[in-house]
Amino acid sequence: MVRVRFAPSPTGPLHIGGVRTALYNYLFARQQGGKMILRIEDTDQTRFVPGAEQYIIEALDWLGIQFDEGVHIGGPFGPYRQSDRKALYRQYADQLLADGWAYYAFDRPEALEAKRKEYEAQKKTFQYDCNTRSQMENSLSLGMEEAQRRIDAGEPYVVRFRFPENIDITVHDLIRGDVTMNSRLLDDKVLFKSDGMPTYHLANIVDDHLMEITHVIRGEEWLPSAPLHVMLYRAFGWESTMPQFAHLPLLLKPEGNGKLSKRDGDRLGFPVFPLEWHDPKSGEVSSGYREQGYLPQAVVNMLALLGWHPGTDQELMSMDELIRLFDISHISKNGAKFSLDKAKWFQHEYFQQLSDEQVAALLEKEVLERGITANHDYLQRVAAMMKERITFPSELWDTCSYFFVAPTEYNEKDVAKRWTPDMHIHMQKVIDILNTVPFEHDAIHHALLDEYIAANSLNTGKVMNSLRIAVVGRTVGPDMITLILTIGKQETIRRVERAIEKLS
RNA sequence: GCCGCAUUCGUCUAGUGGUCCAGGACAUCUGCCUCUCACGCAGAAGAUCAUCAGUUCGACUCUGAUAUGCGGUACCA
Repeated sequence: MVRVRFAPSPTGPLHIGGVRTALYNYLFARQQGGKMILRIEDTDQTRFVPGAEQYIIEALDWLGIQFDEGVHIGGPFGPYRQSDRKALYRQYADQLLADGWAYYAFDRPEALEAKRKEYEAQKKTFQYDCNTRSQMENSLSLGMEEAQRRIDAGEPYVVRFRFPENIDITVHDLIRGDVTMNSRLLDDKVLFKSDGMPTYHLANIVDDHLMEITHVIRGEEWLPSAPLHVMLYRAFGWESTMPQFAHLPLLLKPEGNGKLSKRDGDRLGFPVFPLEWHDPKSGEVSSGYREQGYLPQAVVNMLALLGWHPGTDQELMSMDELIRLFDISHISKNGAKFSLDKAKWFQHEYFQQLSDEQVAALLEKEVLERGITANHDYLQRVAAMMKERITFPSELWDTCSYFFVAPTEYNEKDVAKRWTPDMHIHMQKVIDILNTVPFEHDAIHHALLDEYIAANSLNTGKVMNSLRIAVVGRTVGPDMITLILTIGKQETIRRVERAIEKLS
């Protein structure tokens, strides 16, 4: 039985790269008929941000990434929040201590900092490892007796992993193959902090084991510490049930190089967070995909394809299709640059899949916000006609406003180009035609285009666009006759009269 | 600095030794449609497969160096 987890730490809003990690875990779990677990890794109380956990849950829910077990829904392997599991980790640290896989260290943070400075001055980097631990204050250099004495005296300490001296550790990665590192170059990571909390490394391995996780799908930033994790499974004697690893490539910023950051989003005009986020400390607001009007299906589809492909030319895929087609071996190895253009294309595609009723409902919201009422049939007619030229709900009012309010001003450039001095004569003729011929497409078209414009050798573009300026305010929009038919005879005449008055 | 990962059109990518003088998508450009703007449709342009060396009858595909980018190097995750 496949069991995967998404294990964010609640230090702020979930980054779009984190969302992709969650998505890949979800797709894999669903496809394999396995379970998807949400575990909150809040072992660092200093970085805890109120509201972040709720944000993560809400964001993934909005995108349709569902969990089978987790901090918000419970499950047989709970609790799912590491701070609620605090009491559990100590015994595992003790086991490692007892088996000689770990040791106590008493070095104060200031002392370590000083040591790092000292090395830095010599252009070297200090590493707490097999070469330096004998010079530090720990139970290996001091002896167990002295260490115990200090502990009994209440001196703060941490527990560090004791890396063996010169062994090659190979991590098998589902995406990259075998990655080998030598233990001599790895440092003795802190497993248990002086505040009584485990670090990520310990808590992660213990929880993944206890929760019977079979596959760890996480960001590439974890690859360097994967050998430590493999060693921990070995030290605990859990190697036979160790999960398989897949380290995902990073999401990069659209221009230049480097990891996608919040700053890039603000600068280039796209969100890096799924939902809008209000920072509780600074009060700063960061935009979200949802608030900008992106459809969750579009975000999911776009994210899925950023670093993965189905092996065919198909690009538009629903969540169900993604689940069916997902394959870890088709995840690419290199980082992917986020593209706003591609995101917009997906959004446009999914917006077109919305029904006329759905678009009408969105349009009604915009209309009501401006204190205008419109009946449902009319809204739906406009929605059906205008949908194809819209990508975001926020464009709705801008592109459809003239269906609800007469233009208050006329685009200067368009007027200069189309509204010739004699135009009031032709516009008056339009009014006459509307007043005399049946109010239907073919009749108006025939009377205006054939019997008047063509018969009098008038410039079709000038007359029709002037009419458009009168009705819309500028030379954009759908078929002119259809537009008149939609807006209505009286309203059209009123607008043309006003334009004659104002422009002639 | 050290360790690790990566490197195919502007971007996302296909490609698992001959079928590739490299395919698709987005973006760009052109044409069609047309009263306009979009949409749509059709087409074009765009990659010495980072560089160098090797293995091989043959390399984008395998190996090694170099370069570049990224990640890690915390009592953060």
